[in-house]
Amino acid sequence: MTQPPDSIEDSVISAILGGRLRPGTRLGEAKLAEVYGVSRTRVREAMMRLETRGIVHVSARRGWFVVEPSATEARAAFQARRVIETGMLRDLHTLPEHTLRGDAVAHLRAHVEEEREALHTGHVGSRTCLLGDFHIHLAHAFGNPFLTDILRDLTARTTLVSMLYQSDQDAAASSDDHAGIVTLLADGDYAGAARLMDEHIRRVEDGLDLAAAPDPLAGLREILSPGAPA
Amino acid sequence: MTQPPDSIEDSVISAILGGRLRPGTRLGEAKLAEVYGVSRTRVREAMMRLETRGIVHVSARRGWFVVEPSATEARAAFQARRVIETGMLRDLHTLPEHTLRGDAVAHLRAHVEEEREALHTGHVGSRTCLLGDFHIHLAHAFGNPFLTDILRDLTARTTLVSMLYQSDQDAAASSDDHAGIVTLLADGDYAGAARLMDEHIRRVEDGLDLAAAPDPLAGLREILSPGAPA
DNA sequence: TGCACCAATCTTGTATACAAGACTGTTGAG
DNA sequence: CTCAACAGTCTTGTATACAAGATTGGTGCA
Repeated sequence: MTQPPDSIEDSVISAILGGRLRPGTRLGEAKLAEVYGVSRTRVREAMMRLETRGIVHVSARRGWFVVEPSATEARAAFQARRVIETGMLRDLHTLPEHTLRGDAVAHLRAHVEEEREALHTGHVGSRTCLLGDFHIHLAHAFGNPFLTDILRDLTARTTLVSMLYQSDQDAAASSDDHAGIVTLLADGDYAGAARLMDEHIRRVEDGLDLAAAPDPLAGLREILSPGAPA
Repeated sequence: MTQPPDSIEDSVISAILGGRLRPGTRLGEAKLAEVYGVSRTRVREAMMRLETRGIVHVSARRGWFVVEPSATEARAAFQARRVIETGMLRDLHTLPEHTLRGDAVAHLRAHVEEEREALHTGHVGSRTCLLGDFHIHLAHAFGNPFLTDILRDLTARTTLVSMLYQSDQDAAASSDDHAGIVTLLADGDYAGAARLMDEHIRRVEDGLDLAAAPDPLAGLREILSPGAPA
C-alpha cells in the first residue's frame, strides 16, 4: 500500500492499468535499473514477482516483456473474473452481519461519478484506469484481501487484453453497468447485482474482437504512420 | 509443469501440502542452496516467487518462514475458496458446450476412490494431500488455468491453516462430501454441486478451532515430548 | 543474583563480476 | 545481387563478495 517498499512493481502495474505500457513492450533490466536508481538485482526480483502474477514474462536471454494474452488466455481471464466477481456478490447474502464494509456503497457511487467525469473530459488513459479500478474497489469493499489481490492482477490482464484486441467497448455502457450494480447493491439485491455483473463482463468480452490475431507490428505501424516525427 | 525448471518452488509446495513442512518453519537460504545444489541467488528467487504466492514470508534479515495464517487470514482464505469454487460450479450451466472437460468425472471418481484407500491405510500425510488435491483436480477439470493456479495456492494456504488450528476435521466426512459433489456433477446438477461445495468448505472451516491461538511452541513441545531421541 | 552492555557470529540485502546465449551487421563466396 | 558464415555487441543467467542488521553468548558492574 505504501509507495517506497516495492515501487517498481506498483509502478509497472499502474503504467499498465493507465495504458502507458502496452502489451509486448520490452522491459530491459539495465534500463529499469537506471530509471529506479538501483542495481539489476532488485529489478530482476521485481520482474520475477510480476511474472508469478502473470503481468510480464521472460524470454530467455532476450528480456522481459509485458504479457500479450492470446485469445484463449483472454477468454480465460474474463471467465475467471466473471466466476470470482459474481461468486463474491452472490456470497454477500450468506453473510448476515458482514455485508459490505461500512460506507462502501457511498464510495462506489463516488467512483462511478468519477468515471462519468472522465468520460466527458475524454482522457483515455485515466478512463480505462478508472473503469478497471471500479472492480478492484468493489473487491475491496467485499473485504477479502485475497480476492482483492487476485482481482487486481486479473484486471491488469484484462486491461492488456482490451489493449490488444482493440475493443470499441463503449466506455459509457460500462460505466452505466457499474452504476446499475451499485444501485442493486444499495438495495441489497445481491443476486441481481451478481446477474448484472455477469452480463457486464460478458458484454465487455464480447466487445472484443478475439478472432482478430493481434498485430505484432502495431507499434511499428503507429510510428510509421504519416505525421510521425522524423 | 516439468520437474527441473522450478523444482525449488514445487518442492516446497508439495512439502507443505504433504504436511512435511509446518507453518512457521524457517527456510534458510544457505541450507536450501546446499540442498538443491545451487547458489543463494536462485533460492532467493524461488522464495520471492513463493512470497508473492503467499506461501512464505520474509522477516528482515532473519530469514524466510512458511506462513502462519492468523485466524482472520484463515477465515479469508476459506471464504475465497468458497467464493471461487462455488462460482466455478455455478458457472458450468452457463457454458452449453464446454461443461467439464472430457473424462473429468471419471478422473474425479477415481480420485475419490484413492482418498478412500488412503483413509483405510491411515497414512496421514498422503491423506491431507489427497483431500486438498481433489479441489485442485476439480479446478483443472473446469479448464481455466488461472483459476487452477489460484486455487492451488489458496489450497496450500488452507492446508497450513488446518495444520495450525489442528482441526479434527473428519477426513472421512470430507471424502464423503467429495463423492457427493462428483455424483451431482455426473448428473449435471451443477447448482446442487455448488451448494454442496459451499456446505463442504464451511464444514471444514467450522471444524477448525480458530479461537485457539496457535501455539508458537508446538514444534518445541513435540521435540521435548517423552520418547524423543536425545 | 540480576541486568545492561558489548563482541562475535550468523543471516539476509544489495551490488558487482563474469559466463552463456541471442541478435546485428559485415564480409565474402557463388 | 543473394545468401551463408562469422565476429562483435548486447542482454540475461548465475555466482560471489561485501555491507547491514539480528541474534547469541559472555562479561562486568550494581
